[in-house]
Amino acid sequence: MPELPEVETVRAGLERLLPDRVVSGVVAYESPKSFPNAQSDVNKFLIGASVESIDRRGKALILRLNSNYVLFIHLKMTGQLVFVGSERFGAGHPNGSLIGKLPDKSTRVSIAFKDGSILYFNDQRKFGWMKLLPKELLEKEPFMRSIGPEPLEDGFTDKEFIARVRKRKGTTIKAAILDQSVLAGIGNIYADEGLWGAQIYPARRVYEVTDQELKKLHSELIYVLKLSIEKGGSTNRNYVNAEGKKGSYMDFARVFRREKLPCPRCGTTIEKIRVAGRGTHFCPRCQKLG
DNA sequence: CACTTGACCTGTCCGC
DNA sequence: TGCGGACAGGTCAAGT
Repeated sequence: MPELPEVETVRAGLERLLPDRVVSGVVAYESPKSFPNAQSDVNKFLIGASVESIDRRGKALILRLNSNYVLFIHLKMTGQLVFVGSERFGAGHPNGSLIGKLPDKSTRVSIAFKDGSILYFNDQRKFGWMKLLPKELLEKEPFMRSIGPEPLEDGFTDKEFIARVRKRKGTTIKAAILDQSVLAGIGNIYADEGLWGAQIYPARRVYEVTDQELKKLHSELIYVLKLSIEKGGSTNRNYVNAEGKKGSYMDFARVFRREKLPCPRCGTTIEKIRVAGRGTHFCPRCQKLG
């Protein structure tokens, strides 16, 4: 589900909610798939610990604990991290209305805190995972070794964007920007939205796209990522943030899931095709082949 | 090597 | 209403 803006929204929510709460118990309903650690490590390094800070890298989250361990989390397609405040604070507490509704059949892990609040890791499709790692091993994780630069970081220039995309010269422009080693955090929604903004047909080969077009694509991607963070991300199906709330970017989407509707730029009917193995939305008039 | 496809899962939607 | 098939925000491994 979540791409960079959704994961960033979850990160910001957890950063408000988690610090200073001490873990009192952990239940893994789907181990080892969703949470591979042995119970003995959970007891030693997670129970009794608290979260000091939360970072995001691409679509992954890093919860830094005061035990020299980190909780490394990838939500993949349908993962959610939902915080539910303690019932002793009543329904006014964050997600108080969910008390009694979780865990449910999609709950893979629940992490309880001493104050009675609980963080649920729900994941319908079980592709996502969380794992406890000693902090010095984090950078050795295959995901961390291969992930490209953060598109919203200040030093990431047009020049670097173009150079990195051009390394994938034989593939389609959509496949290139979906490649997490080219840049971090773009997924199917923002790939389609950015390509519409830059007026590039998604199935064009990278070698057919000009530097001028790539420069435009870079700025359009930054625009949609920032806009979406402002809107709390996209809820296409089941994404919710740490407070259980949906994002509203889909109300602003120009092509994604808008097949058969008019292009907001030229009025032509938006089409849906398959590119890079993914459903791909585009305007056949303003996203030209070259 | 570069690139594409299938697998991992559950749930929903669409056509018959 | 039931059933089969395609598809869904991502990433790997295996295939060409």
